[in-house]
Amino acid sequence: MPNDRYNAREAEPRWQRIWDERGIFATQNADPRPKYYVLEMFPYPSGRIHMGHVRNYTMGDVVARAKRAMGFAVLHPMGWDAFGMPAENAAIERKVHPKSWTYDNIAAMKKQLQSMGLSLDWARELATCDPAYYRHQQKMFLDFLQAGLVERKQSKVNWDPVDRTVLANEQVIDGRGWRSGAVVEQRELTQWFFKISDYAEDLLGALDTLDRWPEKVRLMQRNWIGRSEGLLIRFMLDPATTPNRESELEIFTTRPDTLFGARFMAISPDHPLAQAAAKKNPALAAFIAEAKKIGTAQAEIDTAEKLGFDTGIKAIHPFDPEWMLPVYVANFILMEYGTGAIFGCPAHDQRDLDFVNRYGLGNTPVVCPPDVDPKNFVITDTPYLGDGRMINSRFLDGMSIEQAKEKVARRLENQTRGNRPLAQRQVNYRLRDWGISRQRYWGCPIPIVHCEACGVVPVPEKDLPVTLPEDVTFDRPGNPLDRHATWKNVACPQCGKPARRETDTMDTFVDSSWYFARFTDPWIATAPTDRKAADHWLPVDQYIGGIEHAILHLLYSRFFTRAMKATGHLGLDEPFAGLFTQGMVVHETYRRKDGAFATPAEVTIESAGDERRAKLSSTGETVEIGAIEKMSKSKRNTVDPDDIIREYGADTARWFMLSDSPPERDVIWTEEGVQGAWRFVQRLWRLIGEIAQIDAGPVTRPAEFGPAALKVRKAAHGALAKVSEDIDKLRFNRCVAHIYELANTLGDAIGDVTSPAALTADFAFALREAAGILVQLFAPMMPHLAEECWAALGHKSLVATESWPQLEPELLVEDTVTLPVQVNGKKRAEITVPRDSGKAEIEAAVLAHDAVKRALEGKPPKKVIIVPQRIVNVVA
RNA sequence: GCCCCUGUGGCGGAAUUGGUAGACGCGCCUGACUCAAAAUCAGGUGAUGCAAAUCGUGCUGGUUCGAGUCCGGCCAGGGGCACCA
Repeated sequence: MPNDRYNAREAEPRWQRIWDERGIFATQNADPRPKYYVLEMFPYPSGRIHMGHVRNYTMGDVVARAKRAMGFAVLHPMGWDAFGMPAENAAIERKVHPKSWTYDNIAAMKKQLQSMGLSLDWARELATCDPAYYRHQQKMFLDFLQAGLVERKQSKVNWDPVDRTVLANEQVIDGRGWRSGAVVEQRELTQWFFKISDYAEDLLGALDTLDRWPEKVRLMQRNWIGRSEGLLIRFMLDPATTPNRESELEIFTTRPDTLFGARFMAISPDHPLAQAAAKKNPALAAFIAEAKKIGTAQAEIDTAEKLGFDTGIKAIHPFDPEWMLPVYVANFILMEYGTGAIFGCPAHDQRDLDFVNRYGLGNTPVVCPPDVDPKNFVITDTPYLGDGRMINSRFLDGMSIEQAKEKVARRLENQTRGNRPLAQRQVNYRLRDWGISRQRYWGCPIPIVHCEACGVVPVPEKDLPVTLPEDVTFDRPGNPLDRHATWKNVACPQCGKPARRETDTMDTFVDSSWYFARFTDPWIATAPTDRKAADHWLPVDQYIGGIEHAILHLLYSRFFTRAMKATGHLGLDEPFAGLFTQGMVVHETYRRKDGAFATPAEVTIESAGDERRAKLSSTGETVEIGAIEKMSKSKRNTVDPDDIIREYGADTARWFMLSDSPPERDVIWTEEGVQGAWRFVQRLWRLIGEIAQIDAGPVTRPAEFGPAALKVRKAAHGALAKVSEDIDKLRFNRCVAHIYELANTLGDAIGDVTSPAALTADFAFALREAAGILVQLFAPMMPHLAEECWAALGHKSLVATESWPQLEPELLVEDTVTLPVQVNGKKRAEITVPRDSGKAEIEAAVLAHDAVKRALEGKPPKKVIIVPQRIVNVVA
């Protein structure tokens, strides 16, 4: 062999060029084969890819390449989630235009992705900041508006004071903006909302159908939607105590069974009744003002005490006209949930208990735990939340909680006041509508004009897209669109009088809520989707991305797909049939004596025995090996994919990403691991080279295979069966292990060939066949090396376009089986018997075995359990 | 606080889903090749023990002929939600 080292740096670009020239990864919409749509979450063009991208896109590429070989028409596209704040921040800091910054980054990252050898159909590439993309988004906004799925309303919103924009609830994490980290404030603003809550029930229910989603993600969405069943109850008010003769107060409860444990009513500071009462009570007004100050930042909420203010208003218990309950304004009642009012049952709710203990209102337990004497049952600091029997509850006494709930509901439903029942059943959701207005420049303009005379006017379809003006400046804080006179001031599309454009842009999560649909036909200019193409390709068969999108992106996309269906742009509800959430790439951290972090590239690792030590390569200074953490700039524990690809090649990086750790778990990036992967690349190259050199005359399939040949063939087909299954289930770490095993077996087999005489024709055939299978098995993971090996084996075709090897299942069946033999559950021996031996034969063989006899000490066995082809257990 | 997940060698992890615990890789040890190192090749590597053997999947009870796997109770780590009535 001319060169005994595989030169990835030379080979990888060469094969990438060949794939590209032959256009083998371009997908035709008219392809008659069964379709398979594999998609990885598209990246934000930050400028450089990171190891997380490498892992994500490698997994997707393995699936794409394997499915292609298995006979599917595979759609595997890539695009750019290109709107967003970093572009504006760059504009402010570096005086570059967001557009040129974004497109420069796209060019750089595209080059990096291409160096990974991904089998992508680049002809379908799209960027969400392209008017050719977002014009359709504007069209859908107008369609949704018409369909009643968009609403403009004044609302309390999360305001990020650093990014100077509104954030959705989903984007507020621990009271801070998900990007800026700034403590979020509450403001009242008029905003555009997508009515995702209209679909709450459907989004929740359909989770049960997503059987190829991780249970964890489904659970997180379930919790996020937060369904609770309860009762809306109208409490009559004592008119003498109310400010404006209000007659009733409606509350929502999930525990109507505890109605006889009620001690107080509480309403939100924003509740109309509180507002009305405050007008006549300055002390109450002051309390409300104070309460509104708190209750925005999470940290404050956690520490804020449960405060209330007695309004003096009295509510009448629905089952007892003599029973008066004081109505408090309380700082922990949210106007946004339920009716903004509750009744407090302190014995069975922690918050209510804290409240009564503070104000001395006492409590009455109404649910008694089993095995507790109701006479001795008292509540002090801890409420009782468990199951039990009703007590102190008049006609409910003795019932279970469920019976009591039903009884209360029935009774109140059948009582009316003013022609309306006193109660009705209601389901409430935690899920709020999706506020999409952002006071930023670099986003999709909302196609609306505000006119003094006509009000809110949609931009006519013929005037779409509303494009972003490019002549903007970022020298002042705030939204440049807001001060762009020629863009902002337009004639009203309806009356022609001077009007102004909506200057808010859409949340970038809107952009990513339908890109998967656009990929099915990114060329159509007249509509967001070509229904034929979309109906053909969707749903995405396998979607792969990070768990951090478990709620945000995945819930929005599920909503958007339904909204697109309602407006005729799609024909299905669920966009992603299969979802896989991959783990993070993590790395050790290195801390210098002065406390500063050192990067992995600056550090040399030395190991002596079990000890590992790190020092700076430059000065030899010892650095402390710290915790293994997610790769991040602040911890400086990042490894640049470019460096790895330059030094070892893309295949090595890809192989390492798939090895060892299960794909859903975090993978620890180590230098040793990468070198191990690199050594395996070289080993495969040598192994295939050696087999390629074997010259045993014309390669024809022999009629019979000898034992040596059979062993090789069994190993190859065994690996084929296992790898096929594990790719299907995305268990790439197991694929890697099976490929190692096959390579080990082939290496041993070649080692056995000590003389030309040992190289029989059947063995040579088997070796070549196995080598071909081996190459095809690792081709999805290390595609460049595979092409090089495939060519070395004498093939003229590309392995990337080859069909998956045909499995010969009869090779997986062994003639004999080795059964472990246990005596009383402890392994004592092994016996090898013909595969189809009867139980009697096996029992006889087992009892004749010396080790078994010894263990039985001459006594007859009580019982012999034989599990065919598994195990034998002798019970003494 | 509520909900969920995970605990297996020095390390990452396998284990046909109740049937030989530790596949495969990393690391380490021994040897060959080499003046030497790297690479490569051969062998070893859960613990204790010279050995036979015994113990061993966070701890602890249980079910079972048989438990890493199932059930109960603890402990530890991680994640999600969090004034949601």
